[in-house]
Amino acid sequence: MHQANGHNHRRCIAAALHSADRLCAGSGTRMTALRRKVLTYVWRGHDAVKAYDILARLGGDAHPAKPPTVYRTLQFLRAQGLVHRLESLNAFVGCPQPGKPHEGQFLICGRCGLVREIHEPAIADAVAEGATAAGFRVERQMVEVQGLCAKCR
Amino acid sequence: MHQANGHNHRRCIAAALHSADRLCAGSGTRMTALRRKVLTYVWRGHDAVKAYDILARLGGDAHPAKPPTVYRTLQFLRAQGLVHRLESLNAFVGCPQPGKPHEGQFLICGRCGLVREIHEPAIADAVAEGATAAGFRVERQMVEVQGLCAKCR
DNA sequence: ATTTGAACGTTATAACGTAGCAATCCGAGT
DNA sequence: ACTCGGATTGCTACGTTATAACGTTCAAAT
Repeated sequence: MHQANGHNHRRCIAAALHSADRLCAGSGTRMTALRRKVLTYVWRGHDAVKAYDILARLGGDAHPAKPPTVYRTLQFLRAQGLVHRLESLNAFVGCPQPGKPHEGQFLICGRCGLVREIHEPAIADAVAEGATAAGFRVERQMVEVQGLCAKCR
Repeated sequence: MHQANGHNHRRCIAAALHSADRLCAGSGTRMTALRRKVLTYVWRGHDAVKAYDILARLGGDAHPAKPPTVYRTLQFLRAQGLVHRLESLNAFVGCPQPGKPHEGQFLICGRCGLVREIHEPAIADAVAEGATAAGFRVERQMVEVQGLCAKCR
C-alpha cells in the first residue's frame, strides 16, 4: 500500500496538497477542510474519479453530501488548476503539475483506468495551426486519447 | 432559407442522405425512415444537436418519442460514420465526409455554435507520437477545440 | 463587536443516458 | 403467397450527471 506502481503514492498526495496551499495563498483563496478532503480523494490514485463517488465519500451513509457541494468544490479546484475534467469520461483527475497554465493532453487506459497527463508542445502547436488554418481562434484545446497504457498493452 | 452562410444547405442534407444510402447498402444494413429522419434533423444546420432536441422533434407533443429510440438511432448512425459525438458538449454532429474511417478534429465556435470538422494528419500524428513516447497504445483520439469561427472572431 | 463576502448546506429539478423486454416490421427462402 | 427469423422500434423503468435558487454559517477586516 502506498507503494503501488513503483512509487510512494503518499508523496503524490502530499505534493498535491502542498501545491494547493501554495496556489491558494497566492490567489487569496482558502484551502478549506472540504476542499482538502475532495482533493485528497481525487488523488486516491492515478485514475479518474466520478463526482458521485466523491459525493458518496463525503459525510458517509447517515449524513450524505449533496451534489452541489461536490460540484462547487471541483469547480474551485479546477479554477486553481489543481484538477482537470475529462470530457470523454465525465470524470475528474488531479493535475500533477498545477500552477503553470497549460494545454495538457490526457492518455486514458481503457483497461486499468490510468490517466496520464502529458504536455507536448508539438500537439498543442499542431492543433493551433490546424485551427488557425481553418480561420478559427483557439480558446481551449481538449485532447483525450483512449488506449492502453504501457503496463496493460 | 437554405442559402445561409453562402451555401445551399439542402445540398448538405441531400449529400448526407445519399451517403447514408450508399453506406447502408454497402454494409448490409437498412436506412429506415426513423434513421433518415434523425439524420436529417442532425443536418438541420452545421452546429451540434442535443439528443433530447431530436427526441422532442420525433412524434411531436401528443406522442413524444422515448430516449432509447433516439440514442439507439444515433448509435447506429455513429457506427456507420455518419454522425460524430462531441464529448465536450454531449451533443452530436453530422460527418461531412462519411465512409472513410478517420481521426477527425472538431473546431467548435462558442458564439454561433458552428462545428467544423477537419482532418489534419499533422495533429493526428503529433498525438500518436506523444502517446507512443509515453508508452501508450492509441485506440481513439478525441480532439475538440473551443474558440471562435472566422465569422465570429 | 460588527460588517461583509466567501464558503457551505439544502431542496428541488433539469439534463443525459441505459437496461431489459415486448411488439412489429421486413426480407430471404420455400 | 407464406412463414420464419433477425433486425428494428416502442415502452417502462431506472440510473447517472449536473445546476438553479436560496438559506445559513464562518472567518477575516475594520
